[in-house]
Amino acid sequence: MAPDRARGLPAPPSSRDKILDVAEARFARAGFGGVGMREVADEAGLGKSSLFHHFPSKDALYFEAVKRTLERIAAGIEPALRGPGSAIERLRATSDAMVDALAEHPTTAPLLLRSLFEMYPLADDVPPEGQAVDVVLQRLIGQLQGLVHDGIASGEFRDVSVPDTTQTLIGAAVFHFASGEFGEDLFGGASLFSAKAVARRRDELREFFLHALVRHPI
Amino acid sequence: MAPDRARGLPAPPSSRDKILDVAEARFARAGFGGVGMREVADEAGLGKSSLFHHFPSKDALYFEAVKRTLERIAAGIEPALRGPGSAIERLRATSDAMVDALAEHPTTAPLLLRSLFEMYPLADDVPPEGQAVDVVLQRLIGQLQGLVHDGIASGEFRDVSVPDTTQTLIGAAVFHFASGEFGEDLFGGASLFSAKAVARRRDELREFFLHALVRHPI
DNA sequence: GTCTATAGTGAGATAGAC
DNA sequence: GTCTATCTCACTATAGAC
Repeated sequence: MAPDRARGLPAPPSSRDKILDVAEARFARAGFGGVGMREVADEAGLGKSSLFHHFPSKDALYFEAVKRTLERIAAGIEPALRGPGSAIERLRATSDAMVDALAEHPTTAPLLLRSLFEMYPLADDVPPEGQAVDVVLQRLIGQLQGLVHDGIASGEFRDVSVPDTTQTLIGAAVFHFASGEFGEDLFGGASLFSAKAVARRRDELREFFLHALVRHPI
Repeated sequence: MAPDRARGLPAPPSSRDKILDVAEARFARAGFGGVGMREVADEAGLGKSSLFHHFPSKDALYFEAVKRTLERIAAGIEPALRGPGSAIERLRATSDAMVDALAEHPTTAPLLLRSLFEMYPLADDVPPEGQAVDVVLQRLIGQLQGLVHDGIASGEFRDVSVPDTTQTLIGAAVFHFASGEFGEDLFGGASLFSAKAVARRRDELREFFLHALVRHPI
């Protein structure tokens, strides 16, 4: 579309992208009900009405932000999930990819966690944008379950419950990077997103999962 | 106070307790911003103004509900955390106690998860009720870190990062019971809180943790 | 595509009778 | 301790000029 993109020039951020950036950060921190359209507009440097020009409703904005985050995560970890190699090798790569995807932006994990455990900003009807979120989520979870299943079938993993183990892997991976101030306190106030902290988390989580699942750990 | 309590008669639930029950359920599902004082009052069978007679503000109600939940959890798992025996035995007991405490009410885990990762319903000032929540939380987390530390010091556990492992244990334990519809979908629509599902979760999580941490798994 | 102005609704919170 | 009535304010969303 924009010819400048092909020449490697820095793409000027559209208002739409700016709005989504702000919305992603605010919704991640305060949840759907805790964010007003006015504050999003202010931080994006627009009038409140301009916001409704780009997104027809607050619901649409929320789900669009969640969808963008989920697709970034999926792009990061699906290659590892579907990769070649044994289940052990795929588990290794997937754990590392999960950590890297969740550590990319501080807003990613909180927003993912919210989309996993509150799925209903409005109690009644789910708009079409919400269904698109579900599609990406179901695909990811299915592949994660498949990995656990394959490891059991090949005898590489212990004979665990596939859905229980899936829940455990998700909770262990996502919570850490969603834990905000609480997590930082645990690490003496240090950021969870520094290169050093991320590298340590990557190693710790991978070894934790491997020891927990692999039948004959070395 | 009430002399009837000493005779074992069923204690009539006070309006205050009724309000807290309703608030706990609603805040767990929808978060601070997603709940209105009117709906709480309606479901508790009171007028909105009566609610403000019992709790001076929405913030106070929220933190009081969170505090009550946290204290119930602490009462359930602190005996296991502080119990006698080796680190392995304490980890076993603690994992089981965590599952039982989180499975007691469907609202417990979501509300705990929220208190862990959003700690700030209002961005600016933290009311005194919020600090009481922090005290309980810090005590619990400290004991959990202590357990991991003891296991490493005694050589029972691998040489893991204590804060990272603490985060992993919390995430793995709490997320499952907070995952609501998402989790039920994973288990083919079955409730996460049936006796059978809880028993399986207890076994799976305990074995997962033991294999992940114990130096020479059997 | 952005703005000003405003409609219309519901929120949290208070006053004061009973 | 509960109620009715009300205040004030912020919210989502829309209309229409530029």
